[in-house]
Amino acid sequence: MGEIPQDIDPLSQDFYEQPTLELAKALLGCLLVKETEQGLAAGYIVETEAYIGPSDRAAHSYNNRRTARTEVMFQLSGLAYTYLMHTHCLFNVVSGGEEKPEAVLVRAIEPLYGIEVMKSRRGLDDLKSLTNGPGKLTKSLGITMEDYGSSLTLPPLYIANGIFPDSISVGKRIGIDNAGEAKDYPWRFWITDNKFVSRHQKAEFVIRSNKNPF
DNA sequence: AGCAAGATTAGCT
DNA sequence: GCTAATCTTGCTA
Repeated sequence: MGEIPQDIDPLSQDFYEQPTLELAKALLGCLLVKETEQGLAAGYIVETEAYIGPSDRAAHSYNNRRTARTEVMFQLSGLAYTYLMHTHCLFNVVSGGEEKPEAVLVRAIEPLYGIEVMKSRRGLDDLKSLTNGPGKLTKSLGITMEDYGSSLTLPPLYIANGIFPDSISVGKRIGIDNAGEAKDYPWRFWITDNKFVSRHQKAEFVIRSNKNPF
């Protein structure tokens, strides 16, 4: 198992200033890291979804709905938006800039560091099902509502450079059937063929890496 | 104060 | 594939 490097550099603020759909793709392959007393746990982001209020019916910030829960979506890009779904905590990256309530949901990661801690938090030994869903990865990494509003440019919760995906698949977002016309927007992104993706779905289209050898 | 809905998950058929 | 679990949020009264 890979040793944890001494320092993993958080990406800086300007990374989060790109348009939300670009950020959702740029996050793929990046390392999501959480440091706690139990140690460092991290994994590559392999699946994301964009939520672009106020016009996106699937977004919590639809119609500029501004409540205690959505408040952070109206703040600076690069903050953490965590919220509870049934019994689970889900993690988003705030984007769009101030007064533009947009965010990217992280739906799955590929475990890299701190795998024993993750297994222990999940009470599970199977690597494949450890972090292949938005509620699973937060539990594995120890992301909770205490992380609401914290900046991702600093520990304990941050994002760093990782790998560059060869291919990105694009499809409809998951679990938003009541969102009217927004349910069909192609705003879900995943690393093609990655086995830690939360659900299999036919891609509407595929984006190949610009590092094409030919 | 009451209530319906929810960006999910685990377990069972 | 289907359903229960479980509880907070936000809306209505």
